[in-house]
Amino acid sequence: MSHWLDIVVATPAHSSVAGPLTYASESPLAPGQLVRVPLGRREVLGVVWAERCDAGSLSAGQTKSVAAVLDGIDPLSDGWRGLIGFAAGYYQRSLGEVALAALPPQLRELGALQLARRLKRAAQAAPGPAPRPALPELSAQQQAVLEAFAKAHQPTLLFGATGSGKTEVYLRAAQEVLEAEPGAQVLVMVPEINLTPQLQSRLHERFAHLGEGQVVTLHSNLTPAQRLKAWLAAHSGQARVVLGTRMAVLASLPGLRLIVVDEEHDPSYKQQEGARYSARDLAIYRARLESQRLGTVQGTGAAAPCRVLLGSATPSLESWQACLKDRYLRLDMPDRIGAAQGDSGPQVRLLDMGQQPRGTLLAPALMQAIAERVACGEQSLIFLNRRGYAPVLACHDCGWKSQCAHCSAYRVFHKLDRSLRCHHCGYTDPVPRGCPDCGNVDIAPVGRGTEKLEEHLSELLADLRRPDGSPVRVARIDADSTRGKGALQSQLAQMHEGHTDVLVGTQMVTKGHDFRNITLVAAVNPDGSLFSSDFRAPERLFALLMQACGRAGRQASQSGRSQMWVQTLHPGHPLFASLKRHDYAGFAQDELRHRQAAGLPPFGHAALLRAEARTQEAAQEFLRAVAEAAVQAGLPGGQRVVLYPAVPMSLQRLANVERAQMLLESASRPALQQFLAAWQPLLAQVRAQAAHRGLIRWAIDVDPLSI
DNA sequence: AGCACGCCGACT
DNA sequence: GTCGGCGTGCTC
Repeated sequence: MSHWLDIVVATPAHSSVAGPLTYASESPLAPGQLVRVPLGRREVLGVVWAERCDAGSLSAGQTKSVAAVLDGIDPLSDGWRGLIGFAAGYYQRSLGEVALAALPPQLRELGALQLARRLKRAAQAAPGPAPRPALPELSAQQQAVLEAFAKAHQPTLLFGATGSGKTEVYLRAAQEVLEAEPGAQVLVMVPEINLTPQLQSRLHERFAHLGEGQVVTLHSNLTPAQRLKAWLAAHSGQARVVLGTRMAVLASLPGLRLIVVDEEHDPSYKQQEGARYSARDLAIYRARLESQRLGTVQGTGAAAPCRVLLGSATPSLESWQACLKDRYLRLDMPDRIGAAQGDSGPQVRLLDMGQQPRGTLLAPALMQAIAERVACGEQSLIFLNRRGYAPVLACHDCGWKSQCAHCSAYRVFHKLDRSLRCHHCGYTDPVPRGCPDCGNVDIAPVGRGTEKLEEHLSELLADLRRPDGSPVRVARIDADSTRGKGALQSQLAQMHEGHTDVLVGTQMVTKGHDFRNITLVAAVNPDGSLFSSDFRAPERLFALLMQACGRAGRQASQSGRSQMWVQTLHPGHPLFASLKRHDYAGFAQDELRHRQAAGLPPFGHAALLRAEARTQEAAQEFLRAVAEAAVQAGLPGGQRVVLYPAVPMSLQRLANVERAQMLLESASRPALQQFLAAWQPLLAQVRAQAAHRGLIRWAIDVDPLSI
């Protein structure tokens, strides 16, 4: 007796086989079972989605048989499949693409035999009973927050200042869940891999008594073998705590009871390629899904068995608005631990660069302040969001600029290796002797980057001495200086041990590193984000500056003396007024008002349709055609969705591909969803027309970060 | 996406 | 004369 099965395999949304494929099997297989199936002339990994009663429209000759069953691995749960199904539908991708992307890549390559061997080895982890570690004492506000969270039935936003002890709250909340139930699991998410080692050691320390291998990390920098091992540990329930980046939200976690999303406002939670999901939003959905499922199984439905805790000092406006509307519960921790009464953090000083000579890199008053810190043995952090020496190289005679041959962007001048590099496509050349157009040897850098800032500071501080009489040390941390393995760690260590006096860096340095001896932080040129066409730029800038602020004076004794300097041409901008008061709530109120007036998120909902082609005309023509097709077809939800004209993307050409996009807006999320789902087949149809041969690919981005 | 088949330029 | 470029088409 043969069984028909719907099986999902890795096929992209725009191919003609976006849905599950039908295979035959001799034995019945449970939904969620991992299998290997023939596809074309290769064999691929698949997930059984459902059993069906017939082969549908397919004749017997068209269906192939399941090649192998990976029965060493338990079937993936209904909850997991529900999550994948939702993510695929919401973000307009195929089931198979999302499902297979959520599985460790090595699972695709390994045969059943190798896998069995791997599983056997994994099973040998011995639980090591250890004494429970002594717990640090909680502050009054930590105590209060934990008590309120214990009773919460909604997603909860922990709004806590830098240094207020959010991490300890996460640890206690996790501990409570883990000790309440032997099979319970906790997922802790962080925005970047860089931040995992610190949190990882704290988690290990705290939960070592649960036994060996119960805390695992899951992120894209693991080797394939490590990733498989961690995934299996999570899936089998052996791992009680999973610490990971956004990909971890799609991991199989059968006992999931708590999801923590640290720095929930961070843009890294939004995947920027393939299935463009927001891990923070999926965390909220997943918790609700798991809760409902448990509610029905246990018949209680009253308690919320899987909880979410979002944490940030500068929440996303989406989460903030959800709190204002009581959809989320907000818990506040405004005070730094150990800070004096009324100490709200570093003093913010705005430097009006309009008062300085044009092209001033660092105002004299700021230089003076940095020099003072060096003289008394304190550290400074100077932040500039642009790596390299200068963003453009130009010829003043003929007007030549270091344009990238493949992108609509300038190549950045890197002085250290005398190269011109495109930061978008990677195209790199040695710096030419003279101007490639007119031969003029006097080609000069325009603008400034971290390399130049480092050089400039080293020169200006060269004569200065530290308290012990040794010369000043200026260091730089950015994507270039940390290329080698472990380079970031060793550079951070230099800073921690006090070998570095002045640290220059990109936003890399503003994230999470707990430097103890910094009393001055400066933002050199943050103005670009004030009047950006990207509606989220002010929100990002405010978060960045607040975060940078949090790097100064973490040691309570210095907190009162620490300063944050901001060089700007717009000292009167309301964003800076809020920053001076350390007033996120005030900033959010201003910004939400703007968003509401403009119908932008979180008040309106947006999606982008992007098209890539050899020529800009072809890309835009496709967008125009599909918009017209949508109007002609009268798609559901269409009346409530506004389609804007196709425009070139802000980076119009990338690696010789022309890009265009079209914005879709709606006040109603369901209407937008309905519209997109119905649009999908039309897109494929239009794509197939001969007139659109020049199109390379298209993709939908739901809830895009920037438009 | 892979991985075929298929039709035109520079190499043994 | 073949090796190989990537354009078009299919995968239960």
